[in-house]
Amino acid sequence: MDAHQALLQNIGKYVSLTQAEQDAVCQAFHPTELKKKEYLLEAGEYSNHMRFIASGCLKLFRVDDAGNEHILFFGMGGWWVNDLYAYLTETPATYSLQAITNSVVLQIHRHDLDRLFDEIHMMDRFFRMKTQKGYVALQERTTRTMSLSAEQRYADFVKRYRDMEQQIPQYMIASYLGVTPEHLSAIRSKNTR
Amino acid sequence: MDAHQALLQNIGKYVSLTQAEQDAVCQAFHPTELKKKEYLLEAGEYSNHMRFIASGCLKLFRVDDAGNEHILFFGMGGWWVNDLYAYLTETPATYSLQAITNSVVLQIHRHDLDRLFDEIHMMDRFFRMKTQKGYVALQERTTRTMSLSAEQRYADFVKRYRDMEQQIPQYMIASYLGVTPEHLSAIRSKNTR
DNA sequence: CGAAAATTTGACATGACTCAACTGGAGTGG
DNA sequence: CCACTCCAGTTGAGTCATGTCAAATTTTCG
Repeated sequence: MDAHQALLQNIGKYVSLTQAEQDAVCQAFHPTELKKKEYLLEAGEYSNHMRFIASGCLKLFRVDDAGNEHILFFGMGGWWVNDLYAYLTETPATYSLQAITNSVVLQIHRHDLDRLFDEIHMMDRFFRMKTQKGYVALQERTTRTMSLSAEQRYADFVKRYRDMEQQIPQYMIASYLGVTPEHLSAIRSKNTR
Repeated sequence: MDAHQALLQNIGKYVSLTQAEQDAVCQAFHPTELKKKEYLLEAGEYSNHMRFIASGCLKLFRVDDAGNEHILFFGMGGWWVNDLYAYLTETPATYSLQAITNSVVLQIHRHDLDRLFDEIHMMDRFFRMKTQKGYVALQERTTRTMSLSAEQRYADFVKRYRDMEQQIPQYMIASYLGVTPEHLSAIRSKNTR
């Protein structure tokens, strides 16, 4: 499907826009194609765009002081991704955003998005609802991280990301789950046996 | 300070409302006083209100299948708290909300809030921005949980909640940090020595 | 095909948990 | 106002989950 169509459909699930509004939205979002391993945002850069994944798969991650990578989540088609803190505060990003598979992303500059917010009440509402949904998802993830064992978290991950599990290398899943690749390997072999 | 004043001030940090809008907002929010240990919401109930803490301190937590309590965060004056998933989906709450100290909370019913959203564009914007900020805070917490040791997380907690640390019993801090009370006790005694 | 990257395996180390006993302070009722 | 109870916090011994490191194996991809 066309990237802009995917965007309108995503928005349409929450609010209704007039044709003129839809046109204004489409004009403000610009598509970017990413090849596997390409960066959309690197820690240290400024994040001046909101980003909608039309297709493909990206990861949002941070590298800690010890050099370990921690993946916050995998974004798929239909997800919005960003280092939101860096975007909101206009400070250098502390997270990076990188393509895991070839992807198409729609980006809107802060300037254009703020204009849309002023012109279209429903855009404020859409982003409110989207952010609320994202908040809920993150809260669930946090709770699971705190209350489940590594083995349970992996089982849960497989369920949750059933369709993408194949495309994501195992060491990234380990990073997402907060365990070492070795330990995840051990968990898997134990469960297969 | 008056609870409604605290609310208007909180909103005013993000958006401007006319006097009429401010009046409409104040009328829609109803204050509740809570004594220490009183529940504002219990798992299983429906959450039909958005809640603003005017003063005091509450905890948002979930009890897992094994009966262990996991505290997601401590809410203080100026925070908004809820089981957002339960609110948004109108399903029974899986989290509970309980006062740690005597508190005053302003509540608005879903019905009234939705009306405000329709009448006042800036209310959509305010909640968008508030939710974004909450999302960012939660993301930070998640990253810290994944990348820091229990000892580091405790040090970080003390810094972050400096003013409230005294009022929160240690076993709740342990629950927030995701460690057992015994282990937190060991960490503290090690650091004091 | 060959090199680099990802995964597996195993030995060992350690952080955090469990359980049980003990201490000390904050109510509470006689 | 004392004795008692209850709850939070501490301590320590033993255990378990997960991490570290190193090497072997498999897969990917130029």
